[in-house]
Amino acid sequence: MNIETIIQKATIEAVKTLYGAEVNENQVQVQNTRKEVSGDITIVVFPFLRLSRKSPELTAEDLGTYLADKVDLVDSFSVIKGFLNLEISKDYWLDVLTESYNDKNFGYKQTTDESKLVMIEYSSPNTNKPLHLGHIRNNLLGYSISEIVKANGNKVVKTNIVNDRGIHICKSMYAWQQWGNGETPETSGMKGDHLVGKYYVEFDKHFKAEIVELVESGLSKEEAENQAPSIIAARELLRKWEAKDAETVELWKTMNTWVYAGFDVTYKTLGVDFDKIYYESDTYLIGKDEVLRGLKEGTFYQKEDNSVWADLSGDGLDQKILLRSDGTSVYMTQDIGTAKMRFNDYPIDKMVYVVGNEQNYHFQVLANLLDKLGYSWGKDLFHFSYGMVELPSGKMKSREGTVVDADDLVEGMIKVAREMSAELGKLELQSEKEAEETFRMIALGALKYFILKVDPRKNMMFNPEESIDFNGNTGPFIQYTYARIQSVLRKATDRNITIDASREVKNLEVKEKELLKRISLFPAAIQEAGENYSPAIIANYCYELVKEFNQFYHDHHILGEQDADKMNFRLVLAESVGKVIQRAMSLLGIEMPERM
RNA sequence: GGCCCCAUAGUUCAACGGAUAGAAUAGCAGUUUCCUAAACUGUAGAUAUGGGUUCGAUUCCCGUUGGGGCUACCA
Repeated sequence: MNIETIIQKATIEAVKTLYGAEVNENQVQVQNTRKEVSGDITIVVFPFLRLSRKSPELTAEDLGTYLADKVDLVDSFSVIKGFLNLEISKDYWLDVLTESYNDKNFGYKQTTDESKLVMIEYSSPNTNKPLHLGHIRNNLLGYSISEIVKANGNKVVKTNIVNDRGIHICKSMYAWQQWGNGETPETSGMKGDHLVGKYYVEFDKHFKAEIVELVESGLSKEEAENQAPSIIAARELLRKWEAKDAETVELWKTMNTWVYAGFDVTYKTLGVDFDKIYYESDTYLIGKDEVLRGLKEGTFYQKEDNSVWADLSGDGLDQKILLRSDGTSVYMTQDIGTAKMRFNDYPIDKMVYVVGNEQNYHFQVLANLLDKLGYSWGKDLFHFSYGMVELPSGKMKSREGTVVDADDLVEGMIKVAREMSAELGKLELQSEKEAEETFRMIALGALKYFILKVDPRKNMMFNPEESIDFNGNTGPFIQYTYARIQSVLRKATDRNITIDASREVKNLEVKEKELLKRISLFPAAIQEAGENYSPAIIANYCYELVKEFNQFYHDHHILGEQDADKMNFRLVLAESVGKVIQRAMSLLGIEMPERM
């Protein structure tokens, strides 16, 4: 049991004994004592004034006396206004050190037979264009959340629903047919997803030109958008695809294969993976069946043009189309089918969708529709809604080419890492091959940390011009600290110093205790991150620990220490910090270089 | 028009309703005989606006202003 919980329970007891009143856990605010103030754990006593009918100071005095007396771990206390600051005994902090040093799973909860099965959907790309910065945030969040949910003792199935069919693919297909001259990834030397994306842009170019022409000839913009020859051709391809026209399906397969090969490279670079991949081409028919069932049962209704709709106005939502007038299915139809298929495949306790907040409405509607179709789990779907990545120039639009390409971005950052290392004269530390691997780790560490350290729910600003910092509150800063710890440990080994974690410790210095306090918070950070679905909490935790360590490291020359016991203790401490950093960062999918 | 989200130093981000609103960057001023200076230390700088709720509000509620999203027979 961690110290906060112990203090909280003891305080509830204290209030009961002293004032004869019951208080619940929410009323007992236990927090870490501010650094400027002496003490380790602070209790806010304002909520108890009503019960004690005394001043804040006297109330705190009462509680402090009681706790110091009854709780072994509380050595002493001090009172500042309505804040009761408790001094926790040395033994507690040393126990934390022993645990973090010896327990490989320090901070993680193990899965058991009772563990919940959480399915987490993320990435979910369209197969008509390469991944961009927005997808990067999605992928990094999805992967990290999966790791965090796992660390909280759940079973996790990472899943990806590939939007491999639909009008968008048909646009690329049509453009390739028209203007591609048989170009392939092999003949062009382009990565498959980039090649297909090129034709998506090509389509839009022609489409826009046609609209301009039609509008000039007197049509309204809306009419023009519906009558442009290229969109009619794309729709025809979609219809043929759904009718299983051999030639169309063949082209579709070919182009998707190119795209998958490209995606695989990008996923590998980003270090994300999946346990189960679904394809909409497999699930949309199930969704269609479900919609038709709903129509038959009177849940949905059909318009004169044969399109099928749901009327959700009774639930504060709108009319929603589920099947087009030509009978083809839309995004929502597919999501219904995918959900059904998943719940058939797995005993899912909780379904999490990692999808941008622009789709908040979509998921409200989806949950509502599944509920109407009679699925009890419909209401329990959790949309992990993250904010958009904004550029200084505004929103990214792939059709207009104003996107930051994922592959280009990573490549550019590796280049920056390489140049920066050369500039700092770090290249001699390792062989060329190892160095290249380190640059990769640093570049990805910078990118991942930059994106994951911000509250996922909020929109964030990303300026590719300024690239990403390698100094300050960044991934490389944390990696660098880790590398220095490893360096100290290597040097200790070189000098034949053995590290003994069981040796007795006489006294704790302030900075040492500060570090132990930080380490002790790791399990709580993981839990909080899990409850809030927020990698940012882990990033923040890790940064505080690292900063604390850097100050310590600067002030205390571990290997220059004369007292052998003290040196040993500090080595144990350093190694422990390194382990915690490594575990924390692995929850963000960030690798730690041994040297940099 | 309707619905939803956001607003904190020059900039990018923090702050379960709790102590003097924290960091990082950019600026200025310093620290390398010493385990990696991608480090450390000092300095200056912010809650858009008007009300309300209470012991206490950046946080909760209402209004105003400014920004973003959704409101597709796109996905």
